Amino acid sequence: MEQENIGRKEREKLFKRAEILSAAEELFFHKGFTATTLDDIAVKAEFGKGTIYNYFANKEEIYLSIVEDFIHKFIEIVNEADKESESFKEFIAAYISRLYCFCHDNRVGYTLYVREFSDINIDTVIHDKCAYFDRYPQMFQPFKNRFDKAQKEGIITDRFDIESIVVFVQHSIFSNLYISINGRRRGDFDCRHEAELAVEFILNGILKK
Amino acid sequence: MEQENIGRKEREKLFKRAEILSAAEELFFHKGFTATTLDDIAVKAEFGKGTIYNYFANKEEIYLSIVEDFIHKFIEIVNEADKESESFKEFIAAYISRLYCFCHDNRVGYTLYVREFSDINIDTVIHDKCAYFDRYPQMFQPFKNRFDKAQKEGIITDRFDIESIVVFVQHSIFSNLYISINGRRRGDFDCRHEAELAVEFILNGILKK
Amino acid sequence: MEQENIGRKEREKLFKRAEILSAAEELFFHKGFTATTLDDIAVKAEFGKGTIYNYFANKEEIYLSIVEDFIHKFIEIVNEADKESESFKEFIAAYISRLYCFCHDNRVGYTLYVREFSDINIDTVIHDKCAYFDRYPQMFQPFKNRFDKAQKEGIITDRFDIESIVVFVQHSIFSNLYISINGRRRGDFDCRHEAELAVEFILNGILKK
Amino acid sequence: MEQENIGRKEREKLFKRAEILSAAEELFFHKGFTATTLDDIAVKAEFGKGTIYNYFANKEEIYLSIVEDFIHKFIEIVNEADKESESFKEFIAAYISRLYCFCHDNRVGYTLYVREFSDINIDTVIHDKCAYFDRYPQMFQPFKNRFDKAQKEGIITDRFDIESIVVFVQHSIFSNLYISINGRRRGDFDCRHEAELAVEFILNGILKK
DNA sequence: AATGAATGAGGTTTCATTCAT
DNA sequence: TATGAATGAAACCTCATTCAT
Repeated sequence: MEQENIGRKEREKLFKRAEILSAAEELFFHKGFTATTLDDIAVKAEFGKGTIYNYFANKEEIYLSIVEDFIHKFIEIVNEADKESESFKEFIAAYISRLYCFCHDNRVGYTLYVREFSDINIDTVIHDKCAYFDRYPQMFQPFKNRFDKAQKEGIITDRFDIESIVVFVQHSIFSNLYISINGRRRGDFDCRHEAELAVEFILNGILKK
Repeated sequence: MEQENIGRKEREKLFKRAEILSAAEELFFHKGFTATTLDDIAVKAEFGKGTIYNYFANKEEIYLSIVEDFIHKFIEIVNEADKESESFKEFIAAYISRLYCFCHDNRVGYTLYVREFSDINIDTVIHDKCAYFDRYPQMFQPFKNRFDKAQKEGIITDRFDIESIVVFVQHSIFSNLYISINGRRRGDFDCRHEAELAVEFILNGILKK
Repeated sequence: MEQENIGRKEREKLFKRAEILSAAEELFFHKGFTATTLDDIAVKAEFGKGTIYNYFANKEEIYLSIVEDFIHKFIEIVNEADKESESFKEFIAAYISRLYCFCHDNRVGYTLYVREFSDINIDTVIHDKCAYFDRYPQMFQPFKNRFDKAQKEGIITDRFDIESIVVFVQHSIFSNLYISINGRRRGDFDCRHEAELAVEFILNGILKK
Repeated sequence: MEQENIGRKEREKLFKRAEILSAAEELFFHKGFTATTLDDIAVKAEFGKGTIYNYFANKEEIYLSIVEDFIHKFIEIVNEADKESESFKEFIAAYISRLYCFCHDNRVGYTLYVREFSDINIDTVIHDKCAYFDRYPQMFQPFKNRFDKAQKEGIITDRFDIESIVVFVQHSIFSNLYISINGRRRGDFDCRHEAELAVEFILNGILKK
């Protein structure tokens, strides 16, 4: 009985936290970090301004929580793609198609993540905190391993080192995904088609054989 | 005589304007738009704060002027590459190598341009103003023409429409260039080598033939 | 039976009240009134924040209760010294030595009392409420009587009125005691020695006879 | 001509600074540090709130400036008393009478100084900054030297060390002066009379010889 | 009686922009 | 034309107090 009570409170707390995050996400997405005020968030979340501070230490922490969420999900995707595919080609295809579909459904989270992660946006502060870079290995190791193996097996070019290739590929994917999702033609966005293009581009380049 | 006077004044005015832009560029690059104050700019440019307003209507216009400058130069590069190359391959190689070298030497301007142009940075406000998108045709038309022709000649894949391909390629190049220039391994940046990688990647993909 | 019950409850209530006061005392002492938050107090007292309000109307009342406690004890000291001493000299000696020892053991309470009573600290609000000054007679009357008598008996100077002398003496004692207890040399604090110095200073001045 | 111009601006700046300090002084005196808001100060000084920040980095710095001013003047007083008196008795009398008169005329500055300096008030923050204690020697050295010499010459008691005596005397004087100036009988305050009482008390104690 | 989530008034500080000199 | 003092809106954040459970 008591346990049940604790459970409910806990659940309520999490629920409200999620409400706040959801409101903030939307605002950050449309107005950016600096331009979004705590008042905005409070109003949209339908809480008092002070209440927000019972759930997050400050504005930045709200932003970070959103990005953090995305990272967790991203890691899952990479691992799933890794597990469920045999060959290098299959892995690339699996990874890209999963990523494209997932990000299509989680446009806002993905966008905020990229803004932070891209080194392009200076608006938020996380930048200075290296905490982030600690996640890199977890995020990209499976990816690297696959490329490493593929290079050793002679499947992919050996004219450049693995680090360069992974970086190039990863950024091509991310930036194009970003554009597809947020760009001016986003209305047309078709997961499958875009993923296909990306896979083909990555695997075969644009020149006909 | 009077004309001569005006000429000197005009020249002085332009010179001072450039001084301000130069100071601002540096600051925007390191601190971002929001975090850079007009005081910062005034101090660095060694002008009074009020003086800045004799040259620019407001802080935003300063940022825009910098980006505008980059766009002019970018257009030149595209046109030059277009003029001086015969085949599609040559064009791609010429465009990429010119772009990489130019941006390497103009890291700051390029970075600010990308921040603005990428749709990733929401820190500045230009976003809302479509003025920018008017420059797209001028910037990318030659590029599009080349791809169009190449597709018609059967040189590049016809599995996707030209718009998609150009966007994908352009963003791959831009995002990778950005990372090369600003990323954590930037110390190693070697124009030629990076350009080579990009060219190869664009033209042949990563899979061995 | 019911009475007995009430008795226990009453006792429990007083006990909890004391717990709160004790926690608050420590905090007020170290951080001052303004800087001490109700959260601080609740955490330290190990009660819910709301619970505090079942025992005290507001933050200020907590502070006042502490000071009030000190006043009660102070009055006892004055009265004891009065009862147990014959001559004026004995009284001064008894009063000072008791006061010094007591305050040495009740550093926190004494300090809070002085902060409030001294008119020096404006941090708290009690100032406006004259309630305090009502206690003055009770606190200092025995003292005054002794000085009055001593002056009439020609033991102490008659060049100044009693009020002036009492004020001067009392403040000399209090301020020096405060410094001794809280000052930077407090480690060395030796009740007896400090009391001796005070007694001698009060009774004979610093000039050799 | 140019020099004259600079002079005027400089003078104006100092004048305005003084205006702000004067307004702040009054407010700090009546309401204390915490309770005085920057709005209060701005309104009273008849400046915009932001203007205050062109003269002082923050609220604390305003307070410190006031106290600093007092310290300068206090040092002057000690030195003057030192120069213009021969014997120990003369020095004490000169010091006390000067101090009493000066503080009577500068009640507010003195009060704020004591609040900060007394270790009683925790409201302000200076406390933490040891910067203050650096001024001690400059402030009290002449005083110490006089007492030292007097003790060696056998004029004052040798039953206690100089440090103890100086501390006791200094605090007696300061606290009584404070009370005289700010206490409830302050209306009656008569510089000369109060100073006389203090001198007599310090030099001869309260017991008749 | 005990709790602590919710509240929002109120505080300090920043900074783009104006304008009198 | 050049200046920089003045401005005040607006931002973030704190915390005493209330109140539903």
